[in-house]
Amino acid sequence: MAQNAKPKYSNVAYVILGFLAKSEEPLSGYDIKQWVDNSVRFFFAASFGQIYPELKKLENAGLIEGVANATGGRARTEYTISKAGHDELRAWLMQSETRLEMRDQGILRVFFSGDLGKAERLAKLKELRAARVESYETLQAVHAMTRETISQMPELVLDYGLGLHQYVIDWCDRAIKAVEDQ
Amino acid sequence: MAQNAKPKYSNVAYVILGFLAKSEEPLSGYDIKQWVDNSVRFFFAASFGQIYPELKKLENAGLIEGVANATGGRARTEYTISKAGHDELRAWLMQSETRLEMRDQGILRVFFSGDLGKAERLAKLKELRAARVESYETLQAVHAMTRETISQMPELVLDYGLGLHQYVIDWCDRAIKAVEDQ
DNA sequence: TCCTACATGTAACGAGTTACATGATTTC
DNA sequence: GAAATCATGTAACTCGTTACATGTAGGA
Repeated sequence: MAQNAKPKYSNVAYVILGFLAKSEEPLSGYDIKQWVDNSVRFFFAASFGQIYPELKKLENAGLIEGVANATGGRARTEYTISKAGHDELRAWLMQSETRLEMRDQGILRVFFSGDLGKAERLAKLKELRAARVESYETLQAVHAMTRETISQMPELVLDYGLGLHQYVIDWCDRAIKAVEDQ
Repeated sequence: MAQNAKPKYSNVAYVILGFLAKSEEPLSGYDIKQWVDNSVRFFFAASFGQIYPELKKLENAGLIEGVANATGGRARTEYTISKAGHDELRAWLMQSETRLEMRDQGILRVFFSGDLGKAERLAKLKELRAARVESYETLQAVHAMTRETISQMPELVLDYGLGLHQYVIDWCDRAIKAVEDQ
């Protein structure tokens, strides 16, 4: 369906454009970081070290517009997406790239845990499970908090994250059982 | 349970040590790359550009030992893990770090697809589903191929990958339905 | 003869994290 | 008065991919 000309901007740029397009009010870099942490973080994180330089770049390119809006002595620049920004976002959305990259240290350790004894292997699995339960609960809290403020697609995607974690937790339980019954 | 002194080597180093520990025969860099691509790739990829330099580093540190074993004029260096290597692997295995990083461009596009029309949104979801089905089938083929040669833990972990992809595919189906019924 | 697999490596680049630096405002 | 949160930014560093370079061996 879509073309795949290589994109001119980093993925973080499109995350920024995406949130600015979704938001009714203009957002600061700090706001965008909050949104990232409260929604896409589990499948696409972004740090301040990426966001702030990217905002400058997007502004220079005319895809977003920043307006200084300090509160007293506290600096704040609020950004709005431009027509050109919407076009660029749309072009990116239409691309067919669906690459999924994972770097999962927990499961990697489990994979190589043959070198450990049964007890240690079990402990590893329980550790992994606990970590994923923690993520699950964080996600769930965010989900509950933002349920009313977001529209259908993000809602579906948050469910995706929740379900994914639920699957991992269930797998841990099965693996623990399998090792125990060994 | 475990300590968390920061590890001296990159994750790729431990992947190398892990495969050398698991393997009965010595392995070349090329062999290790094959193993990575056929098992851990979906939750921990590694490229030649990482593997070869890391092999040198591990050899200099005495964690592995390389023996030249050319076939005619074709170069080949085969590596074996040393006692020190086993110890280092074990220390890494005992660490509690379970960090999971994902960068999922497909779901990111779906998340921001509110800017698109219903038809385009549906097409995006179907595209994502197709990509994940492809991964699933690759994994399944590998799984079938290696089922006999690997031991319990890797077997369980391959099931993990398969089930994870199955979950994602099922989610795509539900999301497609939700958008269609809208 | 040509293609695929075997085999090893380096260099350039891009992506991303972390630590650091600085300071204001609000809440307890 | 202290701590948390708001707010912006840079620099150093690590990590990882991709492209390039080079060549052999074996099978169609």
